[in-house]
Amino acid sequence: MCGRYTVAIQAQEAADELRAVLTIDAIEPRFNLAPTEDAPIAIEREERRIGLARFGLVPAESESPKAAGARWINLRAEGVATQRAFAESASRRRCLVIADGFYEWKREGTKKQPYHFRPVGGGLITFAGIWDIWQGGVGDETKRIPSFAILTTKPIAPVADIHDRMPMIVPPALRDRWLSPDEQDAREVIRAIQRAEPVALEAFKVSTKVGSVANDDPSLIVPLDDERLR
DNA sequence: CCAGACGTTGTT
DNA sequence: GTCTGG
DNA sequence: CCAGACGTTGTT
DNA sequence: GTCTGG
Repeated sequence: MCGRYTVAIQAQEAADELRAVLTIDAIEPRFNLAPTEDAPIAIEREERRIGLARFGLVPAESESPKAAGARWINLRAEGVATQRAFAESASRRRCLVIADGFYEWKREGTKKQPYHFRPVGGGLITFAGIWDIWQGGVGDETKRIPSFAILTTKPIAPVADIHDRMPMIVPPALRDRWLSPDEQDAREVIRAIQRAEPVALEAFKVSTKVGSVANDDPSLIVPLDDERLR
């Protein structure tokens, strides 16, 4: 599963790599991005844009963002396209979640050991996501809250040693297809991603400080030892 | 996702 | 033990 | 026809 | 938004 991740890349770098237009000035470097916080995503409408949305899907028909809470931070890629509450988003509102790594916790008895995963060689990775806009309030109090969920899938090495789910990573070659509004059958693209050569990852054991969302600095991704999972 | 807060009753 | 907040 | 439910994840 | 129940 994926409830915490990192994104510390230049906005312009992301825009160039994704061939997207920026609607934000910068991407704030984050080393412990958590549910309910705003995060950069790329979507495609008339043009491809990078903007901010809340991590944790708030379906449009939700009573409130508070009611949705952090319930839908992740959705199983296997079923999302056919579940009635999410099918519409999966078909027409897919997004790329911009990141450079993610955390998973390994349960060792009563202890929980966090690991940081990142692409070998570093750089940008994109998670498959779906998004929606929740609107509420009346008159001048009206609010418009974009939000997203990260799709999850069965883990590949080295995640499989640590946890039994992982975020679905869209390889660079399939990003266009994932975002394309013309591709309305989400199942097809998901299958294509799962057939594709996976993005190679490496991982290191990191400090349990990452557990607390109050901590958010580069020390969180510093390896605790030399052991490098691949 | 994890961490941390929450938690009663009656009475004045 | 469960809910809430980030 | 309308109203109301639906929908996650993980873990044991 | 879509499906199900009545």
